[in-house]
Amino acid sequence: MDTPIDTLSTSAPKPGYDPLYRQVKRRLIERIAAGEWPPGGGLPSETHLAAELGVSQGTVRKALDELASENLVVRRQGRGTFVSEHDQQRTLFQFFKITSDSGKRQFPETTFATRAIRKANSKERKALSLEKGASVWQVLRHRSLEGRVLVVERIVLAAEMFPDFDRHEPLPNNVYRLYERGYGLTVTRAVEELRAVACRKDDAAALGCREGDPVLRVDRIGYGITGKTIELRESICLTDKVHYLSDLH
Amino acid sequence: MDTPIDTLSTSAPKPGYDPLYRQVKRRLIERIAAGEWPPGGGLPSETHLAAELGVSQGTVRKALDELASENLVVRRQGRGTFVSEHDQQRTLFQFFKITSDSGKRQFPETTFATRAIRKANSKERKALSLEKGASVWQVLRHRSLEGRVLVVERIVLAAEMFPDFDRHEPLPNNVYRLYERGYGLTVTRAVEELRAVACRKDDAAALGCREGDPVLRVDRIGYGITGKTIELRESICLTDKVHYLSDLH
DNA sequence: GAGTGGTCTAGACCACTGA
DNA sequence: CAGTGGTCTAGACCACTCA
Repeated sequence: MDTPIDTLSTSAPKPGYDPLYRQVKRRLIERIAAGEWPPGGGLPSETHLAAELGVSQGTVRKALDELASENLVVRRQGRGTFVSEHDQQRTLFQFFKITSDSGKRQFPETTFATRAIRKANSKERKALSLEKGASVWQVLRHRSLEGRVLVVERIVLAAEMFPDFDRHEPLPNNVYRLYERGYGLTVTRAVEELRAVACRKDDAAALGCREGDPVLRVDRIGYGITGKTIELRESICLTDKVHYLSDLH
Repeated sequence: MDTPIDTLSTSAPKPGYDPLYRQVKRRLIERIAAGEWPPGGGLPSETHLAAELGVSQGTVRKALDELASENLVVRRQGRGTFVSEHDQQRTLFQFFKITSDSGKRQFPETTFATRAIRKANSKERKALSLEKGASVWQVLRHRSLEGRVLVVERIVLAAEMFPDFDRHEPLPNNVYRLYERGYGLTVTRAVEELRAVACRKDDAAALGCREGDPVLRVDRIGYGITGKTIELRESICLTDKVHYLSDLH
């Protein structure tokens, strides 16, 4: 024991066969992804879905419970079941891990933003499944709290998925809501890689620190409901007054 | 909309009253915490628990399902329900977020370790709920992969919770299993704060880098099943070949 | 008060494990 | 084969929301 081993990730949905409630769940995901019920919109009640799909209410319930546990829907007693949307709460708690050292959690404001279109490099093409020669939008943002630039953020989006992306002016603070409302694309899951790196000269100017100072670099890949990659994001963050909060449970 | 707001954490177990299955769940947690079923040990079957507690099997099931979703128990079809233990899998995937840039996930080996007892400082006393003058164990470890020191780790434990902690020699690689087997203390949840900082001189020597180089500092607080703080841990990690992986879902 | 999700129950059957 | 958890059903009642 205690000998190092390599192991592969284990988050398998388990069974070798296919229970009814999972089929129901998949069909519901398809219909949500197809836009049958838009973000924030209400699904039919458990009773109605059960009748429509020809299964018992308990089976629909189990499917909906799983969707709720994956944050794809929100259930509200007495009101109904709704497709999750990127409101402030969700964006702040699910997708923004930077926290003030005092423990206060705030949504930063955008104090600078530019957008440009350019050819994707090979790394981006691979991550976004793009053909050679495809274009991407590149967004550069400064996000600030209490008048101080906290994060320099570079976002990369496939141009073909986001036509006329520069039409939206100004860029809203909550871009995930823009993806959702403007393009029907919901980021439901993200994976982040964190590294401590030396600050680059241009970022240092933005952050008000010196070149070479240690900064936290966060590389995020955002995935949609179908598992498709929607967004690449690199955040450079000065962690002298804030930190990245990670809950292991 | 889109105006910054402060908000407090929202992970409340919800209802204003107290459903039966939550009472069952709490009683089961108490019994697990009391050691009635040791880590790795099997709980009675759903049927038996239902009879013993005077509730239906479905209610016991719901309680056990919640415990399983919180990783307090593991359910195995055809075998039974077991109290979670810190086997390699769990320690690696739930509590070790450092990943090789190639994506491979390995358990590092301990290449250096010291233990000492000393007075707790005020910060430690506060975090561990200790009286003035209380003692703590301080563990210093180097953890390596492929012959290279990856992490310098400083662990702080309340001496009163870990009597004769220096008795265990050598210090096992998986210390959470030691807490569990030797002291009946299971770390079930941890919260980590991440910052990019300049490497200190002594850590630089251990990591084979230069003083001032950017390193990732991870401050962890480990909690037991009852919510009590068990461990404080500071990890200093050079992230040129590895990164910290965070899954947002 | 009608409609929603949340709880609790009871029972049947299925899939998996290990002796 | 007996015993375990996993699925599926049906029905009763509770708590909550909103018109």
